[in-house]
Amino acid sequence: MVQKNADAPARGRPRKFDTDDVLARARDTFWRYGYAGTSMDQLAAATGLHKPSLYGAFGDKKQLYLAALDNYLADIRVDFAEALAVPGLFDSLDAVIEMSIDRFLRGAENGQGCFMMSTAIPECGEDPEIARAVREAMDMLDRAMARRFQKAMEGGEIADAADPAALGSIMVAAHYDIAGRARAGYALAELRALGDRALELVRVLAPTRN
Amino acid sequence: MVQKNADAPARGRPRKFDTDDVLARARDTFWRYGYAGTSMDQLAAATGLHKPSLYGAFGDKKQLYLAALDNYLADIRVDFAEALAVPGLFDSLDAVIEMSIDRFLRGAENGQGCFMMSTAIPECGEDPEIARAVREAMDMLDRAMARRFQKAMEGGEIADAADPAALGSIMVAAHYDIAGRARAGYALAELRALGDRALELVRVLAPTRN
DNA sequence: TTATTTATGTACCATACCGTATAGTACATA
DNA sequence: TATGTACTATACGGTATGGTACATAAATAA
Repeated sequence: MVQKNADAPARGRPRKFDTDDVLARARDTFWRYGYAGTSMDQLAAATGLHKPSLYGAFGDKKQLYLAALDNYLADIRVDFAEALAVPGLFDSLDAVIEMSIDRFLRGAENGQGCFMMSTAIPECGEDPEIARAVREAMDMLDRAMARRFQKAMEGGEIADAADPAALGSIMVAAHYDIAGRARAGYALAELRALGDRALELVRVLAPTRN
Repeated sequence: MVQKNADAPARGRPRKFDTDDVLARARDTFWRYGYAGTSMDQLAAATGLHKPSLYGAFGDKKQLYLAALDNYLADIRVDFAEALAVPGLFDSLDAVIEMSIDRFLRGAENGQGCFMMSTAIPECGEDPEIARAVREAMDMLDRAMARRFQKAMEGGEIADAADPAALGSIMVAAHYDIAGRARAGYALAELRALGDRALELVRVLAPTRN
């Protein structure tokens, strides 16, 4: 993306802004208003840059959005990795739910819900590039979740015959369910109840399955 | 909304278009491009009406959208009611999944995914009226699903101690999961596999729970 | 110094947007 | 026939849109 080789001495006039910072602000703006609902003027105002700087740094609106999406996915990937690295399986799943809900409600009024669901999903109707990015992100979450159950199986935490992918799908489906409801304005307690319900399902199923 | 009292003899020149028909076409256009991504000119072209007629009949863009959302929700409510009316619990749940997937993939290229998720969810960030409509629709689905399990419990199909709401949440979460993936371009077989997985979960849980 | 490179601001362009005004027409009741 | 309503068709108004030209500023390279 943006060439930022630390060793390359930077030829011309240096940037006055930090790319990640700008990206984060742009992401929050898209988050709130959606992709089509966000104008470049809004983005310029939100980032503090002038439009030519935005265009110079990112190309056009869609490329800026894709960069913001990448930024979001990279962030959430880290969050998931951390939560899934928690030792006990159920502590780990609990951390996942907690992290998701926290992310979906972050900033109270601005940027509720899941960035991907709220801004990328609608665009999938007409933009195959965005659709592909969404599928990849979803696949990645599926795999990460299944791996966690696999690990728990290998570690003897759950029955040997358990199906890691099926168990993972409970968590993933709950994740998207909670994401949508967070956007629609459901209260924290309601979201948490949904998460607890999913955890309970896993708890009942994991050791007994076949 | 649109005054269409059948008993009122309709004073002036009658409408040449059918409101539901126009609404369905508008809905499909919103479905494909999203709310913010759809212009009134597109809607006029899609419905065959001229803009003044659209404004005259529906008010403005947002009211037209809300009418289209109502139209969609009414349709899907009927579909759910039919599927949930199928006698056997598991036949009924199977019908629900089948119906959802069919709806999400209907029209191949146009209008993939769930209309509400693809067009209303993004707007929830800034529009409390739409957010409320989404919450109501979600609540309704929750209740309808729980009622079906309740009925199965009372009919002796599943264990008496089962939690209808918890079982329902499996189906509902799977529904939203499938909705998002349909929009992102997952293949029919993949969606069906997710549905089957949810059904299997219910099958394992329903009779054994507590 | 001077040239080169890149970023920054201001102003701007062409187009698209939502919504409406206008002007005439068709169909109903009174 | 008179009147009220809703249609068709076109054009427009004011603004917002995505994107850019242009002059200037700040850094490095020669």
